[in-house]
Amino acid sequence: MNTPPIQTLIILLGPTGIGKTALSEVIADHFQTEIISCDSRQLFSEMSIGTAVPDDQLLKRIPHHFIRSHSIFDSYNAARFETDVIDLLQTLFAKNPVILMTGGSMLYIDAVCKGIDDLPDIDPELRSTISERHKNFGIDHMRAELKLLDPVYYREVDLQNPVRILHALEICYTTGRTFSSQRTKTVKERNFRILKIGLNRDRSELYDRINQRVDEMMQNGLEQEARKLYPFKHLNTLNTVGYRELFEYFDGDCTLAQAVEKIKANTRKYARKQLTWFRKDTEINWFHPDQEQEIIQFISN
RNA sequence: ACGGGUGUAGCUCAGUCGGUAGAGCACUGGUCUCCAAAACCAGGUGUCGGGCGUUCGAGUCGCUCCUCCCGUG
Repeated sequence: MNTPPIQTLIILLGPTGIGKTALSEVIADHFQTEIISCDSRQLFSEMSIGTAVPDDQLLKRIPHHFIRSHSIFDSYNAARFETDVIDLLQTLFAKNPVILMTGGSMLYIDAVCKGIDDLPDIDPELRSTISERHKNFGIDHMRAELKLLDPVYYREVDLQNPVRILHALEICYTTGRTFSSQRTKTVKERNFRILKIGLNRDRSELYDRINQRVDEMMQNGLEQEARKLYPFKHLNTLNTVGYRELFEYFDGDCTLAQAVEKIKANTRKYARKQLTWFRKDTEINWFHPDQEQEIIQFISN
């Protein structure tokens, strides 16, 4: 068996529902390695059905990392993921020169590959204070505040997008410095090789798989899982496809059937968004999920 | 069979006095260095059921055929 010359992180990526999990099992078996999940929602132990976590048999047979490892009451973000994965990789590479990371969280993948600027976590109290101000005084007020505190970023940012404006303000208030001065966008050098494998297939086929998987999630008890989380629906982590639509149903804003249709539509939309992001990444080597042998051969060369 | 209604974008529907059709969702594309399965931006994709007629001009008016629905038989 050929193995790549140096320590290699294989990244298996693609839109939701494309077939990453099945292929990750094949690749992990072939290289006798472990799997790092790169999924910003499979992290949370309370959200298993709606995030299509691999089944227990697979999780038992092949060690997986960052699956059900955190609670929805913990705060987590891409920067933490970068730190955690880079730390873990040092341990894993000591045992095996090839490690597989699989998932579709675009920002998290980039954080691992290129690094992310070192910015502080935001204190929840400050976050809610700023969010309240936005609610009470409106977006124009927040824009004016940003223009005053960080005129450079004010000129760059999408002024239509409250989330961007509010986050910049959070950083300004937390650090006492402008957000723009801390946004260096420096690409970090990694001491291992990165091999990106992208999966894609016909759009209609992908949509069929997505629709079918949502039906399966419902059969597997997604409604009950969401019902348990309903009391915490205000948490940002639960502003997630598959859960927020069911919360609308619990609120009486739509029927169950309508909620399921919305989950399907929003999942398709998410898949498109992922493809838009991945499309511009020239490092990705694209394959059809059925090309198992070709992919393994490609990795081995 | 007769009477009434209906037919416009993939779906649900709007369309004034006759002036070559528009909204939501779907769909498609894009932005994005940290709450990212989030947030934001852009794009109308059409044999107006078919045909004939009136008119300078018909989604709109008339006739006719067809579809589906309701009622009566």
